[in-house]
Amino acid sequence: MLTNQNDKGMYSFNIDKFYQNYLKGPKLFKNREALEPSFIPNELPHRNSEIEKIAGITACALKGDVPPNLLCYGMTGTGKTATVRYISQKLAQHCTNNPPWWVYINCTVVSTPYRILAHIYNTIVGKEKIPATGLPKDVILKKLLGLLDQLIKNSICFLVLDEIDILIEKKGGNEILYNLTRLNENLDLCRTSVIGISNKLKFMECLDSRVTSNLEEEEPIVFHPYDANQLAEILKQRAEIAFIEDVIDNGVVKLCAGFAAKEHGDARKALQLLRKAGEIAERNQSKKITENHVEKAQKDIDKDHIVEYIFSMPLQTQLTLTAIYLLSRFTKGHVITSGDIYEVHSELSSKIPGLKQLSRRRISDYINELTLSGIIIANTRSMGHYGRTKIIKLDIERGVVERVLSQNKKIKDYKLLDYKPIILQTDKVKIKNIVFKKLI
DNA sequence: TATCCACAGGAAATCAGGGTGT
DNA sequence: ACACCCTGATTTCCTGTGGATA
Repeated sequence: MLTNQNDKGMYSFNIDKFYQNYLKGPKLFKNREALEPSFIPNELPHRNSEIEKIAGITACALKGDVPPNLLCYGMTGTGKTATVRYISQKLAQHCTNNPPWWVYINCTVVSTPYRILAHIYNTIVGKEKIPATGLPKDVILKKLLGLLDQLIKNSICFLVLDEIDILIEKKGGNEILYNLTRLNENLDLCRTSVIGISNKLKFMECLDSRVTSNLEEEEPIVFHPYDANQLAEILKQRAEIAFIEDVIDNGVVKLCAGFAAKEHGDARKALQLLRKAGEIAERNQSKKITENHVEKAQKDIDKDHIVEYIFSMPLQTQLTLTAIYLLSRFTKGHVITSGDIYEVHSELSSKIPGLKQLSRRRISDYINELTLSGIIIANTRSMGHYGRTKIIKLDIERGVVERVLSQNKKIKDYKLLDYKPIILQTDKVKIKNIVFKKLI
């Protein structure tokens, strides 16, 4: 065992022994990176028709002509980004002089018009030349145009906008897409081409018509989800690179593929599952990866996601969740409304010195965020004369919430998880709940 | 059937914190 | 020092709403 009993009769983890055993244990991985989403293999199975289409559209870059702007659609893990990166590698191999430039922009990370322009500029010069804020947008655009003409003379610059759908939800999204798709009109020596990658099929509907026509110069390329057999083949190919020979039990790959196929054929998920299973096996000193490890990995991944997500939430969001936690803990069997959450949140934030009390409107946004991330369930319900509100429930184990929240220093220091809100000590919530019980 | 509650959630405004060039 | 820029978080203001109740 890796635990020692100390004088208080409690078990403590022996880290030295753990590391020693770990080092002595069997080695399973040969090249862990092969299971990372960023890894581009030499062959991309089951994406032939997509590769063919994109290769056809971008081929003119080899002769110095400008490829039309292009859109790729498909659910997460259908190989959109991998295919585009694959094409970029191949294109570079076949380009003898003036190979094209590629600038990748992940719109979830770089999500404002200013930052996109700055990111493109900084990527091309290879330095942080443009600060994160400060300059007017049109100045950056002019600088960028100058740079492109100066540095990428007589060549093509591909601008790959990954998760492009994020942009249109933000203000200025249409404007920046319009600018990017029409850069060529203001360039003399360099030519640019935009490749948009989107998870949402419907995102074009929300775009300005001027942008739509610029982006749909070519028929969009749709990436269909992989089926279980295709996923299994992909996994097999990667497993050969990633693991030492014969460490995977029969059935492991199939099981991973099966799990991922249920989730709209997400290859990223399948790879993540296989990697996690390998890690679990290695940690358990197992010589082989078994189906049991995959089952365990599947459970772990779901939990990890949530735990990590809650852990990384800003304090105010965590406080909103704390309010929901306290309400569900102290009002067993009763309904929780957004009004209750607001009140408890206000009480909690007054406990932490220097923290501002937020408005109802803001709490309403936080509740929506928590709902979207699957931590809580919220149902809008009309109570007639008792108004209309959202009825909220935790959608994950209360114990998990408690464990993660207790890791926050402020929540821990001010003992918020054990705090019984004043509103619960009055009859306010109780009375409301009696009324609600009648109605539901 | 009109009323009215307790919100939902959109749009615009504001603020603080990062920066710029002159 | 000053006017100005960009961003992200939040507030303010506002209109809309389902359905039990008077």
